[in-house]
Amino acid sequence: MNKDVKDYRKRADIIKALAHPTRLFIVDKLADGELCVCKLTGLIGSDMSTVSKHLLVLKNAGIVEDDKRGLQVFYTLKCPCILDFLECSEKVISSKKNSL
Amino acid sequence: MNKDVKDYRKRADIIKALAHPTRLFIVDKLADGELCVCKLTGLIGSDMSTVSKHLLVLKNAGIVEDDKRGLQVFYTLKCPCILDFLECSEKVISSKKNSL
DNA sequence: GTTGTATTTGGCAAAATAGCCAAATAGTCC
DNA sequence: GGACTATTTGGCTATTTTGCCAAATACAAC
Repeated sequence: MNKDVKDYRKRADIIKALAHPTRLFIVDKLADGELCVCKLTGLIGSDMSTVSKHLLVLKNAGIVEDDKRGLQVFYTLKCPCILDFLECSEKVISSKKNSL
Repeated sequence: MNKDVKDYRKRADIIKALAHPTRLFIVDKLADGELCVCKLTGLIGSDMSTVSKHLLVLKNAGIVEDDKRGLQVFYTLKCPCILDFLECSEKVISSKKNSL
């Protein structure tokens, strides 16, 4: 575990960025195309500052990109392969149900 | 965000279980086949109690299964699709490098 | 039964995360 | 310039997570 601890840490940082219900929701919504912060805030229902911080986490992880146009900031998904994460987590959930 | 908040929470729980360098390392090692706790502890280099707790997190998430044989407990990967997570995170990392 | 090995559990202190509010920033319009 | 809107940042507290140690458990061998 010594040679590439850094690699595991980098990967963990990305996965950590996804490890939150609100951020998964954001990724899900962005799958259909870009959205501005105010639109996402409306969908999520918590404080805009909270949403903005979640978006920053995703941006720092390299998962989303931002594009300021006028007063609004639009966010887009940078790596669509992220969506496979959700697909796999569904499999884990259903295999869990079956083993009960 | 109201109808299926629970779904997002469930998914987040699974992803959260993966969001740690040590646990990613464990998953990576288990990809080649089952391993006992003592073997993993040797590879990781931290306290066995710590490794055991990491394994519990993965088990509760439905990602690994345990099988006690004699004194040892062997852990196996339950959903190999988990490995795609790592592949995708590599893509995010490299796309991040390119955008700097 | 006792001894020894593999693993889990409990407890605790340190560190990281989350979410709210208020204040700051950036851009538009008049 | 001032007023207004969209977003970010700072700060604070509450909650969660981590990792170590010591103690408990489970099983094997004698």
